[in-house]
Amino acid sequence: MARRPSNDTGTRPVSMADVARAAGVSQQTVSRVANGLPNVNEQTRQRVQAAMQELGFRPSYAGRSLRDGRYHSVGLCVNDVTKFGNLSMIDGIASAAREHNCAITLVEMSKTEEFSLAEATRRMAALPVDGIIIGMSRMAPDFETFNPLPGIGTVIVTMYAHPRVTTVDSDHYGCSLLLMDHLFELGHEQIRYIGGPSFSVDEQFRRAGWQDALERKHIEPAEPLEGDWSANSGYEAGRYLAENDRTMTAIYAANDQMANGAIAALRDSGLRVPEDVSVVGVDDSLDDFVAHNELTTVRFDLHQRGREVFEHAVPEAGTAGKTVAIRIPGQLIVRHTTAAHRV
Amino acid sequence: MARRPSNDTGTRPVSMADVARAAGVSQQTVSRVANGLPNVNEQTRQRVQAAMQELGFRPSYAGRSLRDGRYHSVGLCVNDVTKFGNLSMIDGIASAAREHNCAITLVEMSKTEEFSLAEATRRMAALPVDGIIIGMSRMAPDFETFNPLPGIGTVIVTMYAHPRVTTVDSDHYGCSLLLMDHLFELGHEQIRYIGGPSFSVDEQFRRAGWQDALERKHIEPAEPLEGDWSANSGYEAGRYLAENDRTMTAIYAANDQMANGAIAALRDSGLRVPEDVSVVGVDDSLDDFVAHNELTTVRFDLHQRGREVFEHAVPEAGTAGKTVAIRIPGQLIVRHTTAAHRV
DNA sequence: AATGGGTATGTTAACGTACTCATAACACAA
DNA sequence: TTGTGTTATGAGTACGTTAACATACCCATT
Repeated sequence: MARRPSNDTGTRPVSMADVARAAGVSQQTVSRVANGLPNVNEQTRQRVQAAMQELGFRPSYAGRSLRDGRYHSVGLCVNDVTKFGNLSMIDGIASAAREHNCAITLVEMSKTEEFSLAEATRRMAALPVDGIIIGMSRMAPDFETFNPLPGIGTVIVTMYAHPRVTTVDSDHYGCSLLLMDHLFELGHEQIRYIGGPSFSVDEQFRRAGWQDALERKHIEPAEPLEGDWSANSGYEAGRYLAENDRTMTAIYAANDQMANGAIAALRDSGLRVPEDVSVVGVDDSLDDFVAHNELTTVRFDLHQRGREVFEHAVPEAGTAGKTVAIRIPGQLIVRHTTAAHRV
Repeated sequence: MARRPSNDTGTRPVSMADVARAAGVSQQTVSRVANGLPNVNEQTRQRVQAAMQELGFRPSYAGRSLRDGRYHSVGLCVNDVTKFGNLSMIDGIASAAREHNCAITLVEMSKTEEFSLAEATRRMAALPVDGIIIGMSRMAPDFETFNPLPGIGTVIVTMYAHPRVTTVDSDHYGCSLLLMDHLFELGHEQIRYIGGPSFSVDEQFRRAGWQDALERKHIEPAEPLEGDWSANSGYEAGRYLAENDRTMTAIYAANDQMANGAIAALRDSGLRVPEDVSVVGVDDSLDDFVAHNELTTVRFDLHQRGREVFEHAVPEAGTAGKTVAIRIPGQLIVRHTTAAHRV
């Protein structure tokens, strides 16, 4: 590891001491000017600022952090930046972080392999972070046994509750109930389910909500189908259902992309949406990609989730954290892919 | 700013000195154990590791950085995390950063207002970063006059070249030439353009490519239309063209989302794609959202761009940077929304 | 027994910052 | 003149780490 030269001839960054020497004041006075403290003679201040400008002074983050014991950054660990769930998490947290004048230190773990919470924590803890946020979009192998590092706020974004760690997530179970109630009110009972990959935590809870809603009404759930969140997988599932299930009157696809694919498949099979089959999705993510988006869906307040996550990871002094499990409800958006079941 | 208590009764983080005291060794030995250096007696090593475990030691990033003069993180400044261009930038850079065992320090500036490069640089420079990357998706007011901070690598992701800063981007001009050549080969000449918002740098270059390609063939470009990148804006533009331009045989939409909207509009207007009108887009972004994506488009290698960006922002020792302007070519993906123009 | 070379460990210094305290200069009232 | 308070500035210190150097010990070879 190359070391910077410690004399003035090299390319070592400019420190307050360098500025002080140039301006003929003490290092402490430079500190005062840099931080805009009041008790500095106007003339001195200008001389120091000129020296800063001249030398290209930039305050050392390391020195400041070492002194203050704070980093003004929150660590975020995800497996794949581009997945809708993770992306919206980053967006929400970025917005909350900005409100607190805080940066985000982002680490992307393996896109494909699962990772342990212990490993993620260890890795994040070596970075300049005041709190740690881990996106657990698939079940970690050590979730049950995991112990958060003492002395640093830790939040896991997931639907599973944990006895020793605060977890926050959109309510991926409740969204199913919202949609199912909507379909029940329209008279539907034979409601098929197209889910995401079964290792996905979101999938597990959305599916559980679908199943519980049916069972609560004493309807036997038909076999759920498994997609991969993509429109193509939704298309295939929709095609299969159109050709094999004459009793189905509605489809619940676990995200909008698959719902969009399913709608295309139904129409290709000669079925009308919503007249013959109603379709619902989750996420409200189609607007940018599809003209005249008509899909009934659930929208989550991702910014609120970001705020909750952030504020539990970096608690204000005094708000020191009891372990909680926060579920942020979604909002039903009724558009035109659902209609009353005609008896 | 609350200060940590410096005695052992408080909640000050555990330092190497604390571990050393507990294990009855010097602090330097703890450092050796923490860094896995060889010259430590096995028995001592175990005693130290036990003490670390016991006390919950986590190495101080600030102390280490102050000592090393490196942060092992690269700063990334964007205006809106969720925009396709920025998202793909984050993804590409995250992947390159991981290869270098490096984190990303992400700062989101205002989503809507423009920001100056000087402001972005000042803000990033106060963070733990070994290099600065700024996504300039719209022209910064101080682009011409901007001077990068000496002593820290700076890269701007944009198509504009700069005399004092390395800029890297996907070739948003060249992609237009690829698409136009493809359409020319199919016999199209009346090629209308649906662009993004005119403040967008990507838009400016994609549009310039379209215009230059036509003028090179001595074809007078018809008035370009302006959308907002969304499928709905593409739909509106497509509808307008279908109703008002009988001579048009092809549409170049500046991204896939608008292209998708335009196709829907053409079909709603009774025109067939590609038999009556060919349509092309850019980005290859539809796959997840649309089943049976048939759009002819250009795909960019975003990971390569990420690598280029990263490696110019954090140059290896010795590769010290001359200012360059790197344009990474896209790849034409021919699907089924383009066909030969029937005379 | 003396020398030399390896191994394990300790000591010192430096990185840049900002808090605390001390000091100096000055104004003003008693 | 002396005392009191205000303002500007400097000196000293601690934050946690690691490179460089120093020491102490053991074992093998002269």
